Amino acid sequence: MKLSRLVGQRIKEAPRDAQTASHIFLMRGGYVRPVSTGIYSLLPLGKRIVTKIERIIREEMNRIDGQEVLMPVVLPQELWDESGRSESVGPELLRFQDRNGKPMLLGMTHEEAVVHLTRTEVTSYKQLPCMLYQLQTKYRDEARPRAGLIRVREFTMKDGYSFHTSQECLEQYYRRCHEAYVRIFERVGLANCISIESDSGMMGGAVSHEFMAIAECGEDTIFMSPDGQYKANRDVAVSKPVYVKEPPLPLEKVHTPGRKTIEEVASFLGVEPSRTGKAVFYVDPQGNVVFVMIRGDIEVNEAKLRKHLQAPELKFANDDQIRAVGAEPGYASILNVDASKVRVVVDVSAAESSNLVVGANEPDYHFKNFNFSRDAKGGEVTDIAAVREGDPCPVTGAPLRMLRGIEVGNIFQLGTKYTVAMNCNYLDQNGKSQPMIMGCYGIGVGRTMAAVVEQSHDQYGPVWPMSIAPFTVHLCALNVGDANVRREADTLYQALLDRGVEILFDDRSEKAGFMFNDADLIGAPLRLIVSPKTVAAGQVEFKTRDGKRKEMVNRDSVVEFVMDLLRTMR
RNA sequence: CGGGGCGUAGCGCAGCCUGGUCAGCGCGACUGGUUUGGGACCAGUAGGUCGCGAGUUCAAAUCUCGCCGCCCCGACCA
Repeated sequence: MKLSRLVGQRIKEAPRDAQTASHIFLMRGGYVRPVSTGIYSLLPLGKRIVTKIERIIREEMNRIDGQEVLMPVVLPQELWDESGRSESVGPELLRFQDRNGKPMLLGMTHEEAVVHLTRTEVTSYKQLPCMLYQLQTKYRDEARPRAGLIRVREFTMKDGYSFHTSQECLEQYYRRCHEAYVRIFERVGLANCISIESDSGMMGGAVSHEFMAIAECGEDTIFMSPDGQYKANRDVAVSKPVYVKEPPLPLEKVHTPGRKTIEEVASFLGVEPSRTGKAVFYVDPQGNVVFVMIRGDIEVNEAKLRKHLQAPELKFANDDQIRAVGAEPGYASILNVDASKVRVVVDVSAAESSNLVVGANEPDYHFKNFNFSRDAKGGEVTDIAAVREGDPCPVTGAPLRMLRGIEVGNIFQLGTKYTVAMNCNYLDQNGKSQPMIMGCYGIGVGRTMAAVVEQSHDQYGPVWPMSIAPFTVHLCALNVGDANVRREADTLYQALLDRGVEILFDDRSEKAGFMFNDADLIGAPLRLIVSPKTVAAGQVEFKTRDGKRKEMVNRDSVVEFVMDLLRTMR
């Protein structure tokens, strides 16, 4: 490919709305262009990268017996009525009608479609297990697309679905798929990608993992012990805090005029916030108030609370709703609150700590020496604490580190949620009909490309790994007006093309600096430079994009030199 | 959906407060010439319903109202 022919302008200045490295460089390098919020076109450079990522994914999926299929983007809503998801999924599902008024939707994931396929094609235990996957466009009407390709509305996803006759078989396959994912992310060059356990429990003991590319701009927060033994998404992370345990002292009412916040009360009484208990009030979608108590210095993790309550959405209660359950805003506690009248959820931190300062449920008064087991009238004790950086790891006790990550893939043991709802059954050895047991496995392709840039770039542009680079060799001809340079560069270009090398030849009559900057934005791992100086010396200059190597190579051996490198740098 | 910011040439911006030589600058593109090792120089050219719509006014990019789009933070996210 000659750079003079390549469609996709490199631009000198970053678009104003691009903030993250991947967004800036994918725009500046001419890899992608926005069409609408969260909707992008891929230019030739971007498409080449995506194609390479997809090839790696295909190889690894095929290696674990996956079979590639292609299901429609446009699906009839009736299929989603069967699974119940047209009810349960909100506005992120884009719905519309066809010309006959038939309700249709754009697939955001393809469980229904794959079950539709499998329930007729696969009917016997002899055909199981099997795994189908596709690389297909997904559409999600995201509330807030952001950071270029990190969070978009339309995107290509590899989604795979496995079907099994037993939980054991699913788990075994799940482990194989996990290994395949590790290989995929290694091969695409994500140096720092970890799998973390996510959300187990809500869906009846279902297990799932998220693959997180560590990056500052990531949307997910991960807690990890220094040795990596423990790692978890913030939504499910737990820590092992130390609770102050001492003999219970008698309750003592104290005057705390105008002191409403934990900071005010703690400093007024001269105690640490960790020796207080605070009350937080939520309202569930049915309008029920939930009375939450947690140690004063710890925040409530709303995701954990929602899961515990099985409530899809929670809002903070207002003062009237708080008073209605017998508490006084600013001075609230579960002391004297009847847990049979209002739902009381107590975090372990508050239940296990001794002699806490808590509200008196009347203005301007608190109590000292609250002890849950002695003073509370019931309440569900569970872990709803938000983990903080530095909290002790639940496994090792070492201070937890907080990291940000981009979720590039996830795998999930779905079970029979869809197969039961949609009658996806097989006949077992006894001729009995059984629902298939299902797993699903996703990878965001464009997001993976963006994550690689986040992890592999310098101030000038992306440093693509050999495995997914749009071109492996970038040839610059400095001063192509010079007939010798022109001839030598043309010859070298043709020789490498003939060897099947993916080479980009900058044949433009530009200044050196201009060409080098474009080359940096394109990020090919290997660079060759032909100039009047190198021609005179009978050599070609060689550099790697990562700056680790730079040397002069004899003109006659440069083709073999490059071929050797391409073989070893795979 | 809540909070904040922004819409002027392909990109980055100035002009708006104080209405009137106000359709401008830099980059990019095109033509010609000089250049050629880290985003060169000279001369010239093309490119804009100043986001859209109402209103105020002799006069609106500029003031008022409404709408739309985009970005950031939060909420939400199979």
